[in-house]
Amino acid sequence: MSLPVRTRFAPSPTGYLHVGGARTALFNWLFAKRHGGTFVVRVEDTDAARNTEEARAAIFEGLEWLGLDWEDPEHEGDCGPYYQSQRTDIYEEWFQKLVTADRVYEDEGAWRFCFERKPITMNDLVCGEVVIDYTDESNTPDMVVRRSDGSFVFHFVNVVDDLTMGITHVIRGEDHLMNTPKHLQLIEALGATPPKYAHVPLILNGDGSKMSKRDEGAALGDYPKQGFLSSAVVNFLALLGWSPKDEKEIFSAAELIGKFSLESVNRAPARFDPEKCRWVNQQHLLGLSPDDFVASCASEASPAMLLSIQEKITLLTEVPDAVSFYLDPEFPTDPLALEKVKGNDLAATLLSKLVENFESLDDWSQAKEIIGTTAKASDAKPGQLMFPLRIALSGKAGGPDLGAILEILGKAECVRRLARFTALLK
RNA sequence: GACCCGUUCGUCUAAUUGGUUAGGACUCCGCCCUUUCACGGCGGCAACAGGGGUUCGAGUCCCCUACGGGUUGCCA
Repeated sequence: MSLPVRTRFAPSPTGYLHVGGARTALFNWLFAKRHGGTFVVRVEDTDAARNTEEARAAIFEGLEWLGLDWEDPEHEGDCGPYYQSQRTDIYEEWFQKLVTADRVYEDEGAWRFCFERKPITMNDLVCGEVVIDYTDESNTPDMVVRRSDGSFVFHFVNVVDDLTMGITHVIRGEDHLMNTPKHLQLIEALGATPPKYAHVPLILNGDGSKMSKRDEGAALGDYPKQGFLSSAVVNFLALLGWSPKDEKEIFSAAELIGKFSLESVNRAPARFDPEKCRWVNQQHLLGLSPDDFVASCASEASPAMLLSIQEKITLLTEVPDAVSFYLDPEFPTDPLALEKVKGNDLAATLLSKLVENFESLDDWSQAKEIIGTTAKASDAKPGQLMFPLRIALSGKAGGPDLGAILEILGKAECVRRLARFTALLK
């Protein structure tokens, strides 16, 4: 029988979590969960120069925000340490195996691993069978596995870690495809069984260029700041380079786990589309329960106010602006919208009649009906009154449903705002 | 340069073992619903990189070219 699935994400601390790395982590997590396995995170911090506390924190904060869970000392893992900088004893021990097997030799103080000169075949779960020929030494010189200062290089520690941590599936970026035969050779020399490999395509900018730190959408830490829901980002990232192969597009993490498979991962790199990412976010916002939506807004505004804008916003960052007119008695009026109403005599008369009708209204729940009857009494369409009324009450051309605004503001405040607006019209 | 991977609407993508009017989604544009704003519904614009084969028949298989990406470190 096959071993319990263990996948891993092995970032190096660079100060931020790249969206491509986040997606790689997500695929590893989805695959592990799909097969009832475990997702391991280990930090490749052998390059001491950029290994800072904040750099490490950025990784874990990002993964946590996405809602992933992983194995480490705090999460019942016993394959630690999970930092390469703390595993030198292990590396030393495994390095001796290469020495014993006579597969390394000294070269100017460093140690090189000598490749077997033969074609190496890999069966990638995404790319299929790929053969790299190691016969020609000039293309594939023996690689350094231990530097002259005694430290070990990436290829060696990466392989030893995967082996000792019991990793069964290595899912990583396509930039590692050409590293795989090197790793396979190392594993063979160590007398171990290699994990299965899956190389997923990279994420590019909208124009096809490589995504770097400053590009839009590159840093995962920016998403919460920009008002994205983590569930939406998970959903969007999963759809970048992978397809559930049906018409549905909006998924919860649990649904993704149920559908994920490496066979459906694409080979071609995907381009990042901020527009669609926002649409996915809007869909997730729409799908939130009232309580969850209110909680996500993290706003001073009342639940009724917030709920009135749930289907009007795309990003959470729009919330303060969308509800500000409720809270600010002296809210600003959009000049453009005001201009549209200003030259309109009909609007002015309708509004003044509406004020009278509002004032004599005992049952405020009838307010919305009154709009229609007021307009009709003057032979006008209700729409001709509703737009000016919207400007009068909110200062904006768009916003929540008028009925909701009327109800939330209440009679006195509506009448007051109407009077204020009439003054503005002059 | 060498080696590797890739190429379907502008973007994300679907297309049972070769037989489709090449499907869906985002964006944009119409229409409908709505006495307002949205949501929603319906419809439209828009793609098999190019060229050769194989085949009765190719987006699907093979080759070449072009373009894109990756790798070629005592970085990870």
